[in-house]
Amino acid sequence: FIELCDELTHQDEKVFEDLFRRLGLSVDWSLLYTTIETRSRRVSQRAFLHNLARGEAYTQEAPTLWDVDFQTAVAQAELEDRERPGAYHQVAFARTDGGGDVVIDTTRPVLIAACVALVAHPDDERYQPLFGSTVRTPLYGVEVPILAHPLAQPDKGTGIAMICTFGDLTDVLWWRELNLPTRPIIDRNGRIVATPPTGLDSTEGRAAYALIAGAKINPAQTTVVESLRETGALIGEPRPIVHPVKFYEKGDRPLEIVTSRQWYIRNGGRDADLRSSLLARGQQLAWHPDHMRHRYSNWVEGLNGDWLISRQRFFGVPVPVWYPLNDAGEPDYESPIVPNEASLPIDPSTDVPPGYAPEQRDRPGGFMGDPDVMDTWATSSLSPQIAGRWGDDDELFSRVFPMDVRPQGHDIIRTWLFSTVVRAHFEHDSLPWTNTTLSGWILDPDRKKMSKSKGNVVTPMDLFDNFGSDAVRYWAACARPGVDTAFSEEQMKVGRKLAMKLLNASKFVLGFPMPAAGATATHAIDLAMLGRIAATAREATDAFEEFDYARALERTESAFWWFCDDYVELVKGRAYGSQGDEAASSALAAMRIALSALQRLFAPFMPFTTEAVWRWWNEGSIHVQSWPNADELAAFAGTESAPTEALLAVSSDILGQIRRAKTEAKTSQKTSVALARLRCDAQTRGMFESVRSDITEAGSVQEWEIIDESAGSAALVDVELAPTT
RNA sequence: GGGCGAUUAGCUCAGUCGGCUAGAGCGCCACGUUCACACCGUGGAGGUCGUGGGUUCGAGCCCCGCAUCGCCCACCA
Repeated sequence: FIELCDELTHQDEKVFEDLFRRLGLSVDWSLLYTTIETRSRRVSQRAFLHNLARGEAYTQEAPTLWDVDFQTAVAQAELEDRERPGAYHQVAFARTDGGGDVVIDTTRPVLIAACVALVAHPDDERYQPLFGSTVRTPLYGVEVPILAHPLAQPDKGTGIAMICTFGDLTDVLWWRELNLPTRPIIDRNGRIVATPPTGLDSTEGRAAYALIAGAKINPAQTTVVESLRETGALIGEPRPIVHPVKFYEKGDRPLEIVTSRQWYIRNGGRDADLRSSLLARGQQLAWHPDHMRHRYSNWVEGLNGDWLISRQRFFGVPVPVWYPLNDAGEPDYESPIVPNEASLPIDPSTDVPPGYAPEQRDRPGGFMGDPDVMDTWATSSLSPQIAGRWGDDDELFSRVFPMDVRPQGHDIIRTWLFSTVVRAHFEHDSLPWTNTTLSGWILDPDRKKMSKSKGNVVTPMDLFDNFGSDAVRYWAACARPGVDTAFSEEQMKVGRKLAMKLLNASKFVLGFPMPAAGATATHAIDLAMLGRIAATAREATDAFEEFDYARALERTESAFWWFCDDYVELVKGRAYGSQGDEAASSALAAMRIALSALQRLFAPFMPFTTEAVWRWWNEGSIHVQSWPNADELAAFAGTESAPTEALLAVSSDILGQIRRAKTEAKTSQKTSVALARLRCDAQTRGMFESVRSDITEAGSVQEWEIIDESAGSAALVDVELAPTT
């Protein structure tokens, strides 16, 4: 079975790797690790043994949430609530002093046989006189005390509840705090146990119990309700309700609570000091987006027990201990035998502990292996240690740990993120990483969470086939960190158009003759354009520093479309040589400098398109080039000043007015302008003169007439179109 | 019940330090085949920024309340 699991895992790994490669993730595949490989098992077991040696891991026999189908204990972090139909049943318990009945409300009358006490709030005057007295359970006749506990809610049901071992986590808490006996009646298969619990001794009681012994829970409940009705203990009829019930997140039936021996790692659920240390770790961590830190605090503050790491499954990293067996063949759980670290990883079901012989397995005076495996998070919580080769290459580990960033979904803050913090806190007295980024979910177009059961999932490979990897990446990159995003083919089409535009724009710019060696941008408008690209590079860099990739993309995209639609349209006549070689040279140099920066700014988002266009005119991959920055564009120092932006504004304003006139005249943009009459102030005129020849060409203006206006006046252009032929 | 987030154009979303005459893309309308690109271009219509108060010379933004939606946590009598 384990071999088949391994095989399937490798097949799945291949599928994922193909997917990630197709997506263009810049992963160093030589550093691949899997959580079930030898090295990971070694790290997992070593960390566990360290936890054990320091007292951070311990084993305990205790009531545990149990999935009767998966046949395993589950941890608090794996729970989810589901709304389920149920019914309140009012049931009478007879007072032993003959003073009448005490009526409780319960949704699970099947558990009356497991009842060990009734409980009400200490301030509840209705029940105060009864505290310390006893009642008999209906059907079974077991005498149980009436006790007081502040967690009992006077306004819930009749205000007095029955405590069963165990119906819910509150029962466990009451049982522990009130020192109550145990009367378990549900076994690990979800059936009523065959023999009645201790204390259920009367002949009538045993007869009543025999009716449900061995039955599944739901039929047993039906039987109990019938019996209650016959004996008159059921008051009125059950009142249907819908209430939340705890499920294992992968399970199909409600969780039960059974007593079993399990391994735990301390996580602050039972220790206020540890809890505040772990809360402090959450405060030290840089969260992106920041508000996600509240989910961490919320979770840590709400923990009600330590982290249950053992699972009763066949496939997983084994708990690496054995237990000595006494002469009666009983294990001593308090003195586990641990392996030498050098021998890790081990499997206690086949490996023999130091000092023992194989024949001594499961024999009195010999040993037994721990039968459990560790939960997947117990290994995944060590991913920085595994990736950093902790214990195998400590020099490497010291250089990469703590790591810079953990990216993950916000739904696994309570599992992956938190458990990783716990392990690093214990092992290294440190955070595992400096930053964490939380991505949102992809929702279907109707904003519902995608899930296999709803059948609304899409597979990435189909998207890559239909839209191209860069287009899919574009859509994904538009989703801001931590924000859920609806699946959108429209957005992928936009990404595809952008990639196409980058191909075309690159082809166009590179199709011009090479500027002469040493040529650079000299014209004011060219320098102004480069100033804007430099500003864009700075904005994108700042955004990336804050992990806001969506903003970096948005700024770059916006600058790129402006570059294509406004700047290139404005200067392309000059670039073709209409104003002489020197004027052309400035435009050609500027366009190439801008194109280089823009291609690199887009590289993280559209790795395939940018790699293609980069190699048209460069050696080597774009993905190992330096990031465009202010230093690189320092050759154009001073071009980011306000007059630069003003110049760009004036030029697009004047050209825009000419274009609008042509649009309003419902004529082609290439229609000549016989006379353009520009009214503007002196400052605007000055700027206009520096771009006049470009605007003249771009707007096909035959003649200008400049009319001076007072300072501060908006520029106005009257356009007289030449007759079309 | 506790916490967090969202609410801006028909849709999806930006809006950074309180200066906004509120933007983008898609969609829609009109025009245009222009020598990189019709997977294109030019222009246009479309918003009392969820709501009620407050602070301020000035509020989409800050403060208080409310509503709606979503998520996290608690909630099985």
